[in-house]
Amino acid sequence: MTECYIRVAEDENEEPMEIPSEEDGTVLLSTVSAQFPGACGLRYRSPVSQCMRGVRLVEGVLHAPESDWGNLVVVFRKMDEMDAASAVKIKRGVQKTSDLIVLGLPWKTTEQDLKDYFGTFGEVIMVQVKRDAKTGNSKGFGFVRFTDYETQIKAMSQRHMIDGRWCDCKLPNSKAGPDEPMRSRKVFVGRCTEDMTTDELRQFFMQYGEVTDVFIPKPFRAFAFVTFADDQVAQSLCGEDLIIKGTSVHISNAEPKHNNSRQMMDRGRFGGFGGQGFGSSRSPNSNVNFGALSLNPAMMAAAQAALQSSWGMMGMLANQQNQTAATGTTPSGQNSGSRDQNQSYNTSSNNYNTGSSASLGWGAGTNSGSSSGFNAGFGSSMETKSSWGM
DNA sequence: GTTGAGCGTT
Repeated sequence: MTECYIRVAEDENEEPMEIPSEEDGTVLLSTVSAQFPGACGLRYRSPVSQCMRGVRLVEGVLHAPESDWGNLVVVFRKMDEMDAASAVKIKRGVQKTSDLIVLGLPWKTTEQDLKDYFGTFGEVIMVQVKRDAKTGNSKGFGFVRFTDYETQIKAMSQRHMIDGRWCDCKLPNSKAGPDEPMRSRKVFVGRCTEDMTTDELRQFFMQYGEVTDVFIPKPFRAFAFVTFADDQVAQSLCGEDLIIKGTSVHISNAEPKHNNSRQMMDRGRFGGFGGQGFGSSRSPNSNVNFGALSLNPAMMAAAQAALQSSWGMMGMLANQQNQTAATGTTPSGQNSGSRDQNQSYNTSSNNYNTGSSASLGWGAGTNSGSSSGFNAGFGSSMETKSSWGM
Protein backbone atom coordinates (compact mmCIF):
# COMPACT_ATOMS: atom_id res chain seq x y z
CA MET A 1 0.00 0.00 0.00
CA THR A 2 1.34 3.35 -0.97
CA GLU A 3 0.54 6.83 0.19
CA CYS A 4 -2.59 8.28 -1.29
CA TYR A 5 -5.16 10.95 -0.52
CA ILE A 6 -8.52 10.32 0.98
CA ARG A 7 -11.57 12.54 0.73
CA VAL A 8 -12.85 13.97 3.97
CA ALA A 9 -15.61 16.47 4.61
CA GLU A 10 -17.35 17.96 7.59
CA ASP A 11 -20.66 16.78 6.24
CA GLU A 12 -21.87 14.43 3.54
CA ASN A 13 -23.07 17.36 1.49
CA GLU A 14 -19.94 19.45 1.91
CA GLU A 15 -17.14 19.61 -0.60
CA PRO A 16 -14.52 17.06 0.47
CA MET A 17 -10.91 17.85 1.23
CA GLU A 18 -8.12 15.47 0.34
CA ILE A 19 -5.79 14.54 3.17
CA PRO A 20 -2.82 12.19 2.94
CA SER A 21 -2.80 8.67 4.29
CA GLU A 22 0.26 6.94 5.68
CA GLU A 23 2.31 4.50 3.65
CA ASP A 24 0.60 1.54 5.25
CA GLY A 25 -2.76 2.82 4.16
CA THR A 26 -3.86 4.13 7.52
CA VAL A 27 -4.70 7.73 8.32
CA LEU A 28 -3.52 9.51 11.42
CA LEU A 29 -6.15 11.24 13.49
CA SER A 30 -3.68 14.08 13.89
CA THR A 31 -3.67 14.51 10.12
CA VAL A 32 -7.43 14.83 10.17
CA SER A 33 -7.56 17.20 13.12
CA ALA A 34 -4.86 19.35 11.56
CA GLN A 35 -7.39 20.22 8.86
CA PHE A 36 -10.51 19.84 10.99
CA PRO A 37 -9.83 21.20 14.45
CA GLY A 38 -11.85 19.34 17.05
CA ALA A 39 -12.04 16.16 14.97
CA CYS A 40 -11.98 12.95 16.95
CA GLY A 41 -12.74 10.37 14.30
CA LEU A 42 -14.16 9.56 10.90
CA ARG A 43 -17.33 7.94 9.67
CA TYR A 44 -18.71 6.92 6.32
CA ARG A 45 -21.91 5.66 4.82
CA SER A 46 -21.87 1.94 4.35
CA PRO A 47 -22.80 0.95 0.78
CA VAL A 48 -24.30 -2.22 2.21
CA SER A 49 -26.41 -1.06 5.13
CA GLN A 50 -26.74 2.59 4.05
CA CYS A 51 -25.99 3.46 7.66
CA MET A 52 -23.21 5.66 8.83
CA ARG A 53 -20.33 3.55 10.08
CA GLY A 54 -17.52 4.55 12.33
CA VAL A 55 -13.94 4.09 11.19
CA ARG A 56 -11.77 1.98 13.45
CA LEU A 57 -9.51 4.14 15.57
CA VAL A 58 -6.63 2.62 17.52
CA GLU A 59 -4.05 4.72 19.31
CA GLY A 60 -4.61 7.70 17.10
CA VAL A 61 -4.47 5.65 13.88
CA LEU A 62 -7.52 5.35 11.64
CA HIS A 63 -7.83 2.09 9.74
CA ALA A 64 -9.41 1.89 6.31
CA PRO A 65 -12.92 0.53 6.17
CA GLU A 66 -13.16 -2.78 4.30
CA SER A 67 -11.14 -2.51 1.11
CA ASP A 68 -10.49 1.17 0.75
CA TRP A 69 -11.37 4.66 1.91
CA GLY A 70 -14.47 6.13 0.33
CA ASN A 71 -15.92 9.49 1.14
CA LEU A 72 -15.32 10.16 4.80
CA VAL A 73 -17.12 12.45 7.17
CA VAL A 74 -15.36 13.97 10.11
CA VAL A 75 -16.64 13.28 13.58
CA PHE A 76 -16.15 16.17 15.92
CA ARG A 77 -15.66 16.11 19.62
CA LYS A 78 -18.97 16.38 21.48
CA MET A 79 -21.64 17.35 19.06
CA ASP A 80 -25.21 18.41 19.55
CA GLU A 81 -26.36 19.41 22.97
CA MET A 82 -22.95 19.95 24.51
CA ASP A 83 -21.89 22.27 21.74
CA ALA A 84 -25.23 23.97 21.83
CA ALA A 85 -25.07 24.33 25.58
CA SER A 86 -21.60 25.75 25.57
CA ALA A 87 -22.47 28.03 22.69
CA VAL A 88 -25.34 29.41 24.71
CA LYS A 89 -23.14 29.73 27.74
CA ILE A 90 -20.50 31.57 25.79
CA LYS A 91 -23.04 33.79 24.11
CA ARG A 92 -24.60 34.68 27.42
CA GLY A 93 -21.22 35.46 28.86
CA VAL A 94 -20.25 37.67 25.98
CA GLN A 95 -23.49 39.57 25.90
CA LYS A 96 -23.62 40.24 29.58
CA THR A 97 -22.94 43.88 30.39
CA SER A 98 -21.62 45.21 33.64
CA ASP A 99 -21.36 48.53 35.36
CA LEU A 100 -18.45 50.63 34.19
CA ILE A 101 -16.63 53.04 36.42
CA VAL A 102 -16.12 56.50 35.00
CA LEU A 103 -12.98 58.12 36.35
CA GLY A 104 -11.97 61.73 36.16
CA LEU A 105 -15.35 63.42 36.12
CA PRO A 106 -15.44 67.18 36.67
CA TRP A 107 -16.86 68.12 40.06
CA LYS A 108 -19.81 69.75 38.43
CA THR A 109 -20.87 66.83 36.28
CA THR A 110 -24.31 65.49 37.15
CA GLU A 111 -25.98 62.19 36.45
CA GLN A 112 -28.05 63.89 33.78
CA ASP A 113 -24.84 65.05 32.15
CA LEU A 114 -23.54 61.49 32.19
CA LYS A 115 -26.74 60.13 30.73
CA ASP A 116 -26.75 62.74 28.00
CA TYR A 117 -23.14 62.07 27.12
CA PHE A 118 -23.14 58.26 27.17
CA GLY A 119 -26.56 58.17 25.58
CA THR A 120 -24.85 59.14 22.34
CA PHE A 121 -23.11 55.74 22.35
CA GLY A 122 -26.17 53.62 22.95
CA GLU A 123 -28.99 52.99 25.36
CA VAL A 124 -28.00 53.72 28.95
CA ILE A 125 -29.79 51.89 31.75
CA MET A 126 -27.97 53.33 34.76
CA VAL A 127 -25.78 56.27 35.69
CA GLN A 128 -24.38 57.28 39.03
CA VAL A 129 -22.23 60.11 40.28
CA LYS A 130 -20.62 59.28 43.59
CA ARG A 131 -20.97 62.11 46.08
CA ASP A 132 -19.94 62.90 49.59
CA ALA A 133 -22.79 61.98 51.88
CA LYS A 134 -22.62 65.19 53.90
CA THR A 135 -21.69 67.87 51.42
CA GLY A 136 -23.22 66.32 48.35
CA ASN A 137 -20.10 67.16 46.42
CA SER A 138 -19.09 64.87 43.61
CA LYS A 139 -16.19 62.57 44.32
CA GLY A 140 -15.20 62.87 40.71
CA PHE A 141 -16.21 59.45 39.58
CA GLY A 142 -19.33 57.57 38.78
CA PHE A 143 -20.77 54.54 37.06
CA VAL A 144 -22.60 53.82 33.87
CA ARG A 145 -24.28 50.73 32.50
CA PHE A 146 -25.30 50.15 28.92
CA THR A 147 -27.93 47.86 27.53
CA ASP A 148 -25.74 46.36 24.86
CA TYR A 149 -22.37 44.77 25.28
CA GLU A 150 -21.20 46.25 21.99
CA THR A 151 -21.85 49.70 23.38
CA GLN A 152 -19.93 48.81 26.52
CA ILE A 153 -16.96 47.70 24.44
CA LYS A 154 -17.06 50.91 22.45
CA ALA A 155 -17.25 53.04 25.57
CA MET A 156 -14.31 51.26 27.14
CA SER A 157 -12.20 51.52 24.03
CA GLN A 158 -11.76 55.26 24.11
CA ARG A 159 -11.30 58.27 26.36
CA HIS A 160 -14.16 60.62 26.95
CA MET A 161 -14.27 64.40 26.99
CA ILE A 162 -16.95 65.19 29.54
CA ASP A 163 -17.60 68.80 30.55
CA GLY A 164 -14.06 69.77 29.62
CA ARG A 165 -12.10 66.92 31.17
CA TRP A 166 -10.78 63.65 29.82
CA CYS A 167 -12.40 60.72 31.55
CA ASP A 168 -11.77 56.98 31.51
CA CYS A 169 -14.43 54.33 31.40
CA LYS A 170 -13.40 50.89 32.57
CA LEU A 171 -14.47 47.73 34.34
CA PRO A 172 -14.50 48.35 38.09
CA ASN A 173 -12.20 46.19 40.15
CA SER A 174 -15.04 45.09 42.35
CA LYS A 175 -16.82 43.49 39.44
CA ALA A 176 -13.93 41.51 38.08
CA GLY A 177 -14.98 38.29 39.75
CA PRO A 178 -18.56 37.45 40.66
CA ASP A 179 -20.16 39.33 37.84
CA GLU A 180 -18.55 37.22 35.17
CA PRO A 181 -17.79 33.87 36.74
CA MET A 182 -18.41 32.00 33.53
CA ARG A 183 -15.58 33.60 31.63
CA SER A 184 -12.69 32.16 33.57
CA ARG A 185 -9.81 30.75 31.59
CA LYS A 186 -9.03 28.40 34.43
CA VAL A 187 -10.69 25.07 35.07
CA PHE A 188 -10.72 22.86 38.11
CA VAL A 189 -9.68 19.28 37.41
CA GLY A 190 -11.14 17.00 40.04
CA ARG A 191 -10.26 13.39 40.84
CA CYS A 192 -6.68 13.61 39.64
CA THR A 193 -4.39 10.76 40.59
CA GLU A 194 -1.02 11.22 42.15
CA ASP A 195 0.88 9.94 39.13
CA MET A 196 -0.37 12.75 36.90
CA THR A 197 2.40 15.27 36.36
CA THR A 198 2.03 18.87 35.29
CA ASP A 199 3.66 17.99 31.99
CA GLU A 200 1.23 15.17 31.39
CA LEU A 201 -1.74 17.34 32.19
CA ARG A 202 -0.40 20.02 29.91
CA GLN A 203 0.11 17.49 27.13
CA PHE A 204 -3.38 16.15 27.60
CA PHE A 205 -5.20 19.48 27.69
CA MET A 206 -3.23 20.88 24.76
CA GLN A 207 -5.60 19.01 22.46
CA TYR A 208 -8.36 21.43 23.41
CA GLY A 209 -6.38 24.64 23.12
CA GLU A 210 -3.31 26.51 24.25
CA VAL A 211 -2.51 25.81 27.88
CA THR A 212 -0.91 28.69 29.75
CA ASP A 213 -0.62 27.14 33.18
CA VAL A 214 -0.98 23.89 35.07
CA PHE A 215 -1.02 23.91 38.83
CA ILE A 216 -1.01 20.84 41.02
CA PRO A 217 -1.25 21.60 44.73
CA LYS A 218 1.40 19.93 46.85
CA PRO A 219 1.08 17.78 48.80
CA PHE A 220 -1.20 15.63 46.70
CA ARG A 221 -4.84 16.63 46.93
CA ALA A 222 -6.38 14.87 43.98
CA PHE A 223 -7.08 17.92 41.92
CA ALA A 224 -5.37 20.45 39.71
CA PHE A 225 -5.96 23.72 37.91
CA VAL A 226 -5.45 24.15 34.19
CA THR A 227 -5.50 27.58 32.59
CA PHE A 228 -6.11 28.05 28.90
CA ALA A 229 -5.27 31.02 26.74
CA ASP A 230 -8.87 31.11 25.56
CA ASP A 231 -11.70 31.30 28.06
CA GLN A 232 -14.06 29.68 25.57
CA VAL A 233 -11.91 26.58 25.53
CA ALA A 234 -11.99 26.46 29.31
CA GLN A 235 -15.72 26.93 29.43
CA SER A 236 -16.37 24.34 26.75
CA LEU A 237 -14.76 21.70 28.97
CA CYS A 238 -16.69 22.51 32.11
CA GLY A 239 -19.00 19.74 33.15
CA GLU A 240 -17.07 17.14 31.20
CA ASP A 241 -15.64 13.91 32.49
CA LEU A 242 -12.37 13.27 30.71
CA ILE A 243 -10.18 10.20 30.79
CA ILE A 244 -6.55 10.86 31.66
CA LYS A 245 -4.24 7.88 32.00
CA GLY A 246 -7.24 5.67 32.47
CA THR A 247 -8.75 7.79 35.19
CA SER A 248 -11.91 9.78 34.84
CA VAL A 249 -11.34 13.35 35.94
CA HIS A 250 -14.06 15.92 36.23
CA ILE A 251 -13.75 19.41 34.82
CA SER A 252 -15.53 22.30 36.41
CA ASN A 253 -15.19 26.02 36.82
CA ALA A 254 -12.31 27.21 38.93
CA GLU A 255 -14.24 29.42 41.27
CA PRO A 256 -12.55 32.45 42.77
CA LYS A 257 -11.38 31.83 46.29
CA HIS A 258 -13.99 34.10 47.83
CA ASN A 259 -16.74 31.93 46.40
CA ASN A 260 -17.14 29.49 49.22
CA SER A 261 -19.85 26.88 49.24
CA ARG A 262 -22.22 29.03 51.24
CA GLN A 263 -22.03 31.83 48.72
CA MET A 264 -22.53 29.46 45.87
CA MET A 265 -25.71 28.10 47.33
CA ASP A 266 -26.99 31.48 48.38
CA ARG A 267 -26.52 32.55 44.83
CA GLY A 268 -29.05 29.94 43.92
CA ARG A 269 -26.88 27.84 41.72
CA PHE A 270 -28.24 24.67 43.26
CA GLY A 271 -31.79 25.87 43.27
CA GLY A 272 -32.54 24.68 39.79
CA PHE A 273 -31.78 21.12 40.68
CA GLY A 274 -34.18 20.98 43.56
CA GLY A 275 -36.53 18.09 43.42
CA GLN A 276 -34.42 16.01 41.13
CA GLY A 277 -33.37 13.96 44.08
CA PHE A 278 -29.75 12.97 43.80
CA GLY A 279 -29.74 9.23 44.17
CA SER A 280 -30.98 8.93 47.68
CA SER A 281 -31.27 5.23 47.12
CA ARG A 282 -28.26 4.62 44.94
CA SER A 283 -26.21 2.80 47.51
CA PRO A 284 -28.46 2.31 50.47
CA ASN A 285 -26.13 0.07 52.39
CA SER A 286 -22.86 1.86 51.94
CA ASN A 287 -23.50 5.35 53.13
CA VAL A 288 -21.78 6.94 56.06
CA ASN A 289 -22.79 10.27 57.46
CA PHE A 290 -20.15 12.96 57.45
CA GLY A 291 -20.82 13.71 61.06
CA ALA A 292 -19.09 10.58 62.24
CA LEU A 293 -16.46 10.39 59.58
CA SER A 294 -12.97 11.60 59.12
CA LEU A 295 -11.88 12.23 55.58
CA ASN A 296 -8.59 11.31 54.05
CA PRO A 297 -6.96 13.93 51.82
CA ALA A 298 -8.21 12.48 48.57
CA MET A 299 -11.76 12.36 49.85
CA MET A 300 -11.46 15.86 51.17
CA ALA A 301 -10.33 16.96 47.77
CA ALA A 302 -13.21 15.13 46.16
CA ALA A 303 -15.59 16.99 48.44
CA GLN A 304 -13.96 20.22 47.39
CA ALA A 305 -14.35 19.13 43.82
CA ALA A 306 -18.04 18.80 44.40
CA LEU A 307 -18.22 22.27 45.85
CA GLN A 308 -16.03 23.90 43.27
CA SER A 309 -18.92 24.44 40.95
CA SER A 310 -22.55 23.83 40.52
CA TRP A 311 -21.70 20.93 38.26
CA GLY A 312 -19.41 19.32 40.73
CA MET A 313 -21.96 17.34 42.62
CA MET A 314 -23.74 16.38 39.45
CA GLY A 315 -20.46 15.34 37.95
CA MET A 316 -19.56 13.21 40.90
CA LEU A 317 -22.89 11.50 40.76
CA ALA A 318 -22.64 11.02 37.04
CA ASN A 319 -19.17 9.75 37.50
CA GLN A 320 -20.29 7.36 40.14
CA GLN A 321 -22.64 5.92 37.61
CA ASN A 322 -19.87 5.73 35.08
CA GLN A 323 -17.59 4.10 37.56
CA THR A 324 -20.20 1.54 38.40
CA ALA A 325 -20.72 0.80 34.76
CA ALA A 326 -17.02 0.71 34.10
CA THR A 327 -16.20 -1.68 36.87
CA GLY A 328 -18.76 -4.00 35.42
CA THR A 329 -16.98 -4.26 32.11
CA THR A 330 -13.39 -3.81 33.13
CA PRO A 331 -11.73 -6.82 34.71
CA SER A 332 -9.48 -4.90 37.02
CA GLY A 333 -9.60 -1.17 37.46
CA GLN A 334 -6.48 0.78 36.66
CA ASN A 335 -6.85 2.80 39.77
CA SER A 336 -5.69 1.73 43.14
CA GLY A 337 -8.70 1.02 45.21
CA SER A 338 -7.58 3.14 48.10
CA ARG A 339 -8.62 6.35 46.45
CA ASP A 340 -11.93 7.83 45.54
CA GLN A 341 -12.88 5.56 42.73
CA ASN A 342 -15.39 3.42 44.51
CA GLN A 343 -17.16 5.78 46.77
CA SER A 344 -20.80 6.45 46.53
CA TYR A 345 -22.61 9.69 47.00
CA ASN A 346 -25.89 10.17 48.58
CA THR A 347 -28.04 13.01 49.69
CA SER A 348 -31.63 13.16 50.64
CA SER A 349 -31.62 16.92 50.92
CA ASN A 350 -30.66 19.86 48.79
CA ASN A 351 -29.09 21.52 51.76
CA TYR A 352 -25.47 20.63 51.23
CA ASN A 353 -23.71 22.81 53.71
CA THR A 354 -25.37 22.15 56.97
CA GLY A 355 -23.39 19.99 59.29
CA SER A 356 -25.41 17.35 61.03
CA SER A 357 -28.47 17.51 58.85
CA ALA A 358 -26.57 17.09 55.64
CA SER A 359 -26.74 13.53 54.51
CA LEU A 360 -23.98 13.33 51.99
CA GLY A 361 -23.01 9.72 52.08
CA TRP A 362 -19.69 8.15 51.40
CA GLY A 363 -19.02 4.64 50.38
CA ALA A 364 -17.58 1.93 52.52
CA GLY A 365 -13.88 1.37 52.80
CA THR A 366 -13.03 4.71 54.30
CA ASN A 367 -10.89 5.28 57.30
CA SER A 368 -13.12 6.10 60.20
CA GLY A 369 -10.64 6.19 62.99
CA SER A 370 -11.08 9.76 64.08
CA SER A 371 -14.30 11.16 65.36
CA SER A 372 -13.72 14.71 64.25
CA GLY A 373 -16.85 16.21 62.83
CA PHE A 374 -17.37 17.09 59.21
CA ASN A 375 -17.78 20.76 59.90
CA ALA A 376 -14.40 21.12 61.53
CA GLY A 377 -12.55 19.11 58.96
CA PHE A 378 -14.27 20.68 56.04
CA GLY A 379 -13.90 24.18 57.38
CA SER A 380 -10.20 23.85 57.75
CA SER A 381 -9.85 22.41 54.31
CA MET A 382 -11.64 25.37 52.82
CA GLU A 383 -9.27 27.64 54.68
CA THR A 384 -6.37 25.80 53.16
CA LYS A 385 -7.88 26.08 49.73
CA SER A 386 -8.24 29.82 50.16
CA SER A 387 -4.59 30.14 50.92
CA TRP A 388 -3.64 28.98 47.45
CA GLY A 389 -4.84 32.26 46.09
CA MET A 390 -6.72 31.39 42.97
C1' DG B 1 -16.09 77.33 49.44
C1' DT B 2 -10.06 73.18 48.84
C1' DT B 3 -8.83 68.20 45.42
C1' DG B 4 -7.59 64.79 40.43
C1' DA B 5 -5.76 58.99 41.69
C1' DG B 6 -8.92 55.89 42.46
C1' DC B 7 -13.16 51.66 42.75
C1' DG B 8 -19.59 51.65 44.20
C1' DT B 9 -23.20 54.37 52.08
C1' DT B 10 -28.56 53.16 50.24
